[in-house]
Amino acid sequence: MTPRPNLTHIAKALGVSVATVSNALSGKGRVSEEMARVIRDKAKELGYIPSLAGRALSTGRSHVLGLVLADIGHPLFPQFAQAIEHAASTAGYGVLIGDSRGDIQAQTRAINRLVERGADGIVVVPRHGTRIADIGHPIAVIDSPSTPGNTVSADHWNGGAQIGAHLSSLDHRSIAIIGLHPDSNVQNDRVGGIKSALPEEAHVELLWIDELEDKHGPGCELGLLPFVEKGVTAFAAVSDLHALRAVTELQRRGVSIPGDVSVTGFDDLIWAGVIAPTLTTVRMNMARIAEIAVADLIRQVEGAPAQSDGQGVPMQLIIRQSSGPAPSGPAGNRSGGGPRPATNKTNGPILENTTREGSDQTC
Amino acid sequence: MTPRPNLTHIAKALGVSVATVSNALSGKGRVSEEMARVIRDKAKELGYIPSLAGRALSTGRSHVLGLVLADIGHPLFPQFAQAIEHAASTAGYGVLIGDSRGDIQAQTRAINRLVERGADGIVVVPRHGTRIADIGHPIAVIDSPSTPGNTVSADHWNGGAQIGAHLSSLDHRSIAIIGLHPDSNVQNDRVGGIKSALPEEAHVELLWIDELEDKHGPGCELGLLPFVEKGVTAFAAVSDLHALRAVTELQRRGVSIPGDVSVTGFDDLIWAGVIAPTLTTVRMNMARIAEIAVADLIRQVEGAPAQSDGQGVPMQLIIRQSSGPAPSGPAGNRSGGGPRPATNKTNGPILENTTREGSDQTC
DNA sequence: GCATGCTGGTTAAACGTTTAATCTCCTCGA
DNA sequence: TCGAGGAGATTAAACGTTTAACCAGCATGC
Repeated sequence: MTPRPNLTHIAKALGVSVATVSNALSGKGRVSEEMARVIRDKAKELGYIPSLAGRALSTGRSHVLGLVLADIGHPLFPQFAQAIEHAASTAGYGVLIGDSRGDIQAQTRAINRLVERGADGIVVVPRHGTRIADIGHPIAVIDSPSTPGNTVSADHWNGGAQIGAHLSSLDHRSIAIIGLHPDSNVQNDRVGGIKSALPEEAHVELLWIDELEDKHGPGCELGLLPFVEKGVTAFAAVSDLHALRAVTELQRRGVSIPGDVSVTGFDDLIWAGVIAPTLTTVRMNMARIAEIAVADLIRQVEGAPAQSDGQGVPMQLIIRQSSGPAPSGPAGNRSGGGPRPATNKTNGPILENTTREGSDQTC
Repeated sequence: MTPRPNLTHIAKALGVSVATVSNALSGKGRVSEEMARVIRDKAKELGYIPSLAGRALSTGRSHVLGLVLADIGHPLFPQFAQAIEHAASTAGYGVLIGDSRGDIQAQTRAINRLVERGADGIVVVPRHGTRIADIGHPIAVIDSPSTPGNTVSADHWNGGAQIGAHLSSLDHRSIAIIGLHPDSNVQNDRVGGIKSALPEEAHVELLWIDELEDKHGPGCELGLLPFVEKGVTAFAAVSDLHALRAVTELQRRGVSIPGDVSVTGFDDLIWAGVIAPTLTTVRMNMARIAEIAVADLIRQVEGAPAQSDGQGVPMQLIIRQSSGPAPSGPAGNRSGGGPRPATNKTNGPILENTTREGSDQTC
């Protein structure tokens, strides 16, 4: 089998110098249009593929980006990886993954390993509560607009506000918000956003799963039934994973969704569209976020300073079956302080699955 | 800021040649033990990190592996990525990800892109029904023992058999198996395994979700209630995602799990342990699979031939709340053809969440 | 008719590593 | 005393690319 062709092969075959070939293919030096054409043709004919190693050695750029997700086990990882890979590869970069196995220390180690491996820059989705040390290398942080040093991220607050507005417009006035951990900026933003869009008179309770699990062990029930009995008509979870937990727990206790209570999530994870009832949620614009992060990274690689603190990309509300009007129970169906419009930098919500609760159609 | 130190710096600082330094650090040439020590110390002192680019150019090896998952959006991807990354990085390799966006054509393109990027070898988890063309480069295929060209994978048949044996031991005699697509070797293995461990007199039905969705649109209900009415007491899904779908659909229709029917899944996906009821499932030994795949790849990179067709790594049954004894209904509780033991190459099942159905404990 | 400047190209060095070939002592055996 | 051989180091080439510096023609302006 023949070794893969390089600049020298092309140059020899055409009787020109390697420099000319290099210039012609990169379009940089001074080469006649005619010569350039001939060279390009020959390159294609021979199936020339530039050696990244050679180029890297010469330029000092590997054209590889590192991707470090604090919690690689997170169900959102595939979406991130896919979006970053796409954005990077469009820009001519490869993506090297680094794993920190959920460990905070390991996060820094993972970043370092990638740098040592020659990554030109790193995309980090940090573990909540972590501050990324300045590594002396281009870095893009995707966390939350309220995290200092954040480069770009979804506008979680705004996403929360859309959920809040949605529930509010359905006349829910007693709402429980389910979060995992109060240290996470992302989650706090989401919670804050939800609250911000509810009328002042609304009653809000907060549940942190980590606290419950510390007490009762991982995978424990959340004990949502008492809340329902106390009049809560909607559970707004800060992630679809928790929403799922809520949905199954409630259904198991015989609570009808969305007949008795509504449940909403966050992130549009894989199961959101296939469970029964399908889940109302809010989705990040991953593609856009990845584009911005990668673009900023590449700017940095080329010498520009890091982006000033980070834009928030609007989220997209997706209304499915799990949210419906609050039951007109004892709490009354007052119509004061009606639905607030979501902040205006968002698109309208997507309405999916028009099949409503109670329809008995099979599929 | 100082440029990162290289062999020349060390050599100069010590008044020796670069070759000696290289030899000392790699332990290859002939260097006195004393000299080697001095060089290693100096290298550490200067914080020397070898340039992968230089090494790659010189040796023709990039020490990077490519990972291409046909369906990068699959919830199993994080586990794969994590395991492969760990195995590779332990062996001194980095992992470059390639995305095929679920498209079969793109799968080959993705593989090629990674090869062009200089990956020494590729790990592929192909889309069902795909045959990986010989790419002229080291490749490791993780699919199913019954796929020709498979390098290593979980023993899906055995996993199915464990599920089958488990259900059988709980006296289920009318079982519906839920799959996605009949073209997948993995799924067929799982289905076959389940059937193989059921007594001959058991009644088995097969449901393919893709066929249902073709008819009724994506995200449609599966219409499981009629099965229950016909006497089915257990639904064995070929993935936790489908199991989840079944659980929510059944619960919504007021069917109690595992009181009325049992539901089992596959893969121990993220939600399996936190939904209510927690899901009985079967888990791959990802770490082991990744190790074998990476080891084989490295052997190939070093010139050895590809592994002969692939070993199956045993799966691990995890018994949780969603499976229980068949209700002693009209079908009777015959105790003939009792529980078959699972095939003997497996460990015993893991029993989690001893809290049983009906316990009202909050968490 | 000659300095000037542009065009299209070449030469050569550089990036950091590995490795085959070579060179210099030194010791040992005959 | 001399050749052989081995230990410990050096020299130099090679990997494939980029890029600064240089050079030969050729038209231009005066």
